[in-house]
Amino acid sequence: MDGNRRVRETDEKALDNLLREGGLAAAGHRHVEDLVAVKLWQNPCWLSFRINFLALQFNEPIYRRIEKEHGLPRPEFVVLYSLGLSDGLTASAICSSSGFPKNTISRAIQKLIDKTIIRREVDQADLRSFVLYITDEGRRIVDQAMQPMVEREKAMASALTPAEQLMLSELLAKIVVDSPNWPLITNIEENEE
Amino acid sequence: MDGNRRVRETDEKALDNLLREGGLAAAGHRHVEDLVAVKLWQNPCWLSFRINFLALQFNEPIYRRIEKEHGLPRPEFVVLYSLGLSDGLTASAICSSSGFPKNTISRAIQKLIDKTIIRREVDQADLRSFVLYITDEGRRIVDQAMQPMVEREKAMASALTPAEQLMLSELLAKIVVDSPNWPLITNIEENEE
DNA sequence: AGCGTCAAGTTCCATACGGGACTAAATTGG
DNA sequence: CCAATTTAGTCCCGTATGGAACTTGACGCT
Repeated sequence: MDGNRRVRETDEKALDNLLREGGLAAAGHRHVEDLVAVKLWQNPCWLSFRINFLALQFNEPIYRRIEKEHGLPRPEFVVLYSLGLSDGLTASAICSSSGFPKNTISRAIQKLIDKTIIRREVDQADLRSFVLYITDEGRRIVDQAMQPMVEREKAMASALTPAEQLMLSELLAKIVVDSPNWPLITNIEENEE
Repeated sequence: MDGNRRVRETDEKALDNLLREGGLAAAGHRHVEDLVAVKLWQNPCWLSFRINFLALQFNEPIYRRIEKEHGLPRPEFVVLYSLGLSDGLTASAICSSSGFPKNTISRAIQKLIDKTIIRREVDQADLRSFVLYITDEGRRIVDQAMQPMVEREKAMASALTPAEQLMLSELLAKIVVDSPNWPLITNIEENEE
């Protein structure tokens, strides 16, 4: 639009603008809600907004449905989902890969055991911890609950060509893999004492 | 690893595998937690996992910090952030762009008004709704609270080259723009009555 | 104009959530 | 080999959250 305004700016600023306006040219003519448009194209936090927005749009209806259909609230489903991918996990593994606090996961596990969707054995190697296994019942449920998720994924990805999807997959994976290196957030204004 | 297994599979399956393993070759040698690795590379929902994971990793520490430093819990900050980007919004606009339910946003608005961080006027065009404005105080706060967010964004993006960042920005934007077209989630197993 | 429907916000309320203290087992190390 | 520290998981409890019902104003229709 007003490319001139940018000429004098530093390279860094120019890059920032490029980034935040990424996709504007390609997608700008299609209609999005006003505020969404602002948050997309005039937002210093282009990346986190896009990611958060997509996470939200994706999750909300899916978890609502899983809750309705299978009576599993999100934390419980997260546990089941994790075990579905890799049976024989421990609670803390699920915590750290899912980001839920351990008491929430603990509760979810209890509920799932009550419903005989998962099963638990003390880890003989470490008597503090339990190893969790999915039951047949549980397997049936994940497999079924997974379908709409996969479909929704496909729908979400369908805005892109297969080549673009592959690109996206790689870019996101790179960031995920790098995430342990992100600087810790220091609570600066911590008034000590 | 075992590329042979894939030869007989349908094209679609092959694509799925490519997608979910996107970035494995490039990033696979670096260390990630076991379960994260599984969720990355052996997950039918590669896209939603990656997005959710990143959203979580990004948000949790940032919102914790903003809460600590400025006493603003997430919904309040979301309101402020929205007004910071585009002053003179209405509550419902904030709802739909942020995904928070309207009562949560309503509460947040009240709190912010009490703290004189924002200000509210009845919309003369529609007496049901209010137009919200950020105060000078509020402006100061967003500007300050924004900094760590932007930094964290940069940290998150720094796993990619500028060219890759631009690519990512465009790809995500495309998906966001397309999101209104995603199929509605129908609660199939709704036992009527 | 008058009635039914719809949309913006607010209020009520049950509850899911997460911080923090706690128990018990493992690990470290002097 | 016995403290001291760390780690797995649970429990307690105050609070934020979000569904649902409600209020009030706008809008459509005959």
